[in-house]
Amino acid sequence: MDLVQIYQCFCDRTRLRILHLLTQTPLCVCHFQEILDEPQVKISKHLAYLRERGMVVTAREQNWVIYSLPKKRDAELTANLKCLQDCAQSDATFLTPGTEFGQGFEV
Amino acid sequence: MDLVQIYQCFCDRTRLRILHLLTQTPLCVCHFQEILDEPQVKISKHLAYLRERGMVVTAREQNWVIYSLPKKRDAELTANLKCLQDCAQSDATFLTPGTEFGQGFEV
DNA sequence: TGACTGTATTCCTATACAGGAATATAGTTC
DNA sequence: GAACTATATTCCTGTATAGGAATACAGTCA
Repeated sequence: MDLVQIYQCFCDRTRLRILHLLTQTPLCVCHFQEILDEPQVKISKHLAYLRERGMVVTAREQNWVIYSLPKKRDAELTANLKCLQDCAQSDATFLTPGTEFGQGFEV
Repeated sequence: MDLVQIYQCFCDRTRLRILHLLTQTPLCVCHFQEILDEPQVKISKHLAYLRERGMVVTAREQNWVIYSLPKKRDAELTANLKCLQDCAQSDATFLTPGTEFGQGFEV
């Protein structure tokens, strides 16, 4: 994965919010829908975008598909996810009012 | 400047190379052309893109227009430029063969 | 097997760029 | 002010992708 591709994944608000959530816990599609308050298509398509580029991995768990960050990440992705977390403190993008998101999945 | 916009500026290879150079020294358009070996239009348009978004500032110096990073940067931009610099060590995007870029401008 | 839940995909439209060719503009020098 | 250098802009075309509506697909459970 090269740097430009990382930034291409980061450059959409919905994807950025998805990735930020994933730095905290794995989640299934319906949880993203609830937390981000966005329609299913939108979430699913952005997840597909990220999956195709190796930014997230999936695991089927009964009816649900659990998305998580890959366990093995190269240095560049690690560094940028860290930077994203630092920035997320202060950026309005990551305000998800009324949700202190529930329990995540253990994967 | 919000985070998404920073990543939008970062998500093109040419812009990323431009920004990386600027973390080292201010430069005029013709120097970008030489170092990056790209046509004038291309450089000029990406610089305009960055300028419109406040990622770079300009100063006229005789015939030349000198581009540099803004002196005052908010925390998010600072963090991401730092991360970019760290990553640049290992990413092929930043190999500029045959150029150990010459003297920069003092601004 | 049929109904149901959760997720993915297809089809469509609109928009944002990327990049090149040609041209315009600004400052300098003679 | 005419030629020159450095840079910006306009016009064009092609491509990527965002987002929604509708539909398809996969797994579960009665």
